[in-house]
Amino acid sequence: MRHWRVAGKSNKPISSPTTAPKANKTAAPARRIEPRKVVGLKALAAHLSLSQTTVSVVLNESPVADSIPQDTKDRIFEAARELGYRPNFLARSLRKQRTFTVGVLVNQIGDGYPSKILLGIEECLSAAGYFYFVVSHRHRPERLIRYPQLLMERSVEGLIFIDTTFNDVLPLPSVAVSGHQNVENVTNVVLDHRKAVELALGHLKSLGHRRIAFMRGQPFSSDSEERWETICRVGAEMNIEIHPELTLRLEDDVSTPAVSYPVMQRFLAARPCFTALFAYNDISAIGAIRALADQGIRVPHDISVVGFDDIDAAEFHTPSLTTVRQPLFKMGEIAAQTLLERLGSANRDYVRTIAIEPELVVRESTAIARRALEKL
Amino acid sequence: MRHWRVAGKSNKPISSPTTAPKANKTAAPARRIEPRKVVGLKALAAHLSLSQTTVSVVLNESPVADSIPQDTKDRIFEAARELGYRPNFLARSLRKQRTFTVGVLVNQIGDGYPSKILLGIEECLSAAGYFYFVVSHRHRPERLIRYPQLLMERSVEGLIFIDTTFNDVLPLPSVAVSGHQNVENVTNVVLDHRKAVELALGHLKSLGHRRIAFMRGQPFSSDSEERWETICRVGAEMNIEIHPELTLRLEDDVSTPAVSYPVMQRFLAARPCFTALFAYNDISAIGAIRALADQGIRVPHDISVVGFDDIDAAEFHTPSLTTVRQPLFKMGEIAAQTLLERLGSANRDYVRTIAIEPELVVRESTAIARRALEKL
DNA sequence: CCATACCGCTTAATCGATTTAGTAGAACCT
DNA sequence: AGGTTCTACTAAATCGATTAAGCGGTATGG
Repeated sequence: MRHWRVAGKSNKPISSPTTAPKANKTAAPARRIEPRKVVGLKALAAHLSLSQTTVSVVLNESPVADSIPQDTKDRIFEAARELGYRPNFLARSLRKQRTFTVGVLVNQIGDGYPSKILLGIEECLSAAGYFYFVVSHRHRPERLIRYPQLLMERSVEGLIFIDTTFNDVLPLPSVAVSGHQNVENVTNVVLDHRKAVELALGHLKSLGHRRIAFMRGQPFSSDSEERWETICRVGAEMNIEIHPELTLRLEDDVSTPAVSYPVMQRFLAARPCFTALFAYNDISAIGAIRALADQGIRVPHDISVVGFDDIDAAEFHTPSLTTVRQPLFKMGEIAAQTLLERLGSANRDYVRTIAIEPELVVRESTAIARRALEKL
Repeated sequence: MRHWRVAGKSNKPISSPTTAPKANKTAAPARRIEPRKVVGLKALAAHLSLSQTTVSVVLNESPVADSIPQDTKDRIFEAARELGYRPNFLARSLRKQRTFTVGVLVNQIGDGYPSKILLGIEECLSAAGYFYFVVSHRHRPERLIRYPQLLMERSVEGLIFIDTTFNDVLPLPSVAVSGHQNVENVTNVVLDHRKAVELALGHLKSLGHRRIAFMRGQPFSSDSEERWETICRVGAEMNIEIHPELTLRLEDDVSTPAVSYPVMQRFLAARPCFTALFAYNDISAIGAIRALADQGIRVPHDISVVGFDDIDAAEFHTPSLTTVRQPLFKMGEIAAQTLLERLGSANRDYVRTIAIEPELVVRESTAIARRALEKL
């Protein structure tokens, strides 16, 4: 399955011609690797015949350095640049008790939803000079209690939870995206579920759909319960009946469309009578559409499907997905931004909840209701 | 569902009676948040009336602790557990010059390809107790030189580059996934491009396709050039002509199907004569299929499309994608594994190249060639 | 009987920075 | 002249761990 093309053992350049020089000639010439010994504050100070203190305060532009004449400062900056001085972040963090690092807990990187949020987080944090650790618990309980500990051992300054329910009180400022957790010290960035459901159901209703199938999320998915409750409530208000036999339920911890495909297959096997499906998210909508297609049922001709999230793929899927958009990127940004603000201020107050407005994006996967499928 | 353990709003505790004691009685007694002061080695040692050294060596099970009697050890472990001692990772790292952290450079998290690789990396690293920083340069040159520096300042022990070309020699063990870089100190995990192209072209040829359109990757994508060269070479060998007017070229730095949609639209506007398309990757295949569909051209009925990568979405797209699979997860694992091995050994040798075997996955998007489209 | 080894620890140096406190000398003020 | 302030720095403590070296006392070996 794999070959080891070259045993490029560095100490014995087997064949002379294939070695570095060629690359070197084209690129910058003097980039050596071996002798690049790291110079620390001590070495720098010694080089300048100054104390570490002086060098440190000057380089940090501390107010203490006000009394130091400009030419000394210049000398210091000059020498620092010349010797390539890079302060050791560990040492600095240890002393200052600031790491400029946050921890991000996510179920799993990779399936549109979390990665889009991560993108927003990344954008915001990196602009602020923060780095972050990502860890994927996969809803394994032992990881869920272990990872926050590990992150705290690593001295992260705060935590961001993505689609992750967590019940212990943490001594660190935290922000949770999705899945409202009513826990001390955490700010929740949550979608306005009511609005979201109203948009979806309103859309379907206006197209004449009455027999609508609903897909519930996995029990561990932090939005599942609230979404479902809201569907029941709003459904009642809008006079849309929620039939138990038209309810699907995701179970597997899978982040591809395979999550819904078998569920939909089983569902269809019972020959249900419905004209539309409100999927749990876009991924599961895609899986469901695939299952429908494999039974010869066309979307939206026979069945309309509404997704949720508006991941990148939604727009380009065939049929493109009508979906309730969550501004995922922005949610990530807001989460990170909020956390940074909390970190910045000594103040222990914090906002408990930040509500995000969803938006309906109408595309191809929904159409006017025809006759409900009864017998396939 | 929730208690306000402590009126965290520090300035105005609204109601006095709802404070800690109540919660304390029900739950584990010591789960307080405010006074949970971190106990360090010093405090622990003081508590035990022992020196920090003793405590440290015992807790680390250092051989030096051999001479310490078991009951002292027990006392120490017991006290450590009881006081919730957590060693400070910064201090330890500073002293031991080991951070158990690596840096991952990626163009952008989120579009199937990198996130699948990240998944493999994550799996391997977390099993080994390593954490990682992810940074997205978006092919912005200033970030490309700045981020490795920043990561090194943060004392990462090694670097992993994903789809990122980098030409400077780094003083750190590095692994590059995709995009062979002939640079000192980096191990390259690369697909066997020749095999990949043979698979794709062989498949198309066997279906009777002769006029095949090719899509080239963006100039900054590290596989672009090698893939293209290989296509030209293998095409010649297999007697498949590569027509300049049947060549598309991605340009934008976009990680959604929007990357190829407009390109395909423009391409079609010229009414080219072809029966198949070999896309640069699955994402761009999806965008292209969408563009075709919007012109009323059906895949695979009118045109066959071969993707590349086999991202999760490929299997569930309509039509599902015939594609050249890269074992992305495994590539991530291999990259991380290789890096860890290099970190573990004092040895400065390293493998220069690890080749990965692609695989052809035949699905719905390819079919026997019909007549070439000439006029739409 | 002296040398060595082990036992069960402790002292102090170290990692590489930041930061508090201080100091010698010059300048300024009254 | 004496006191204060300013200038241009430095010494040493500190962050929280690891680790080399050492130490008094008993046991063992030659």
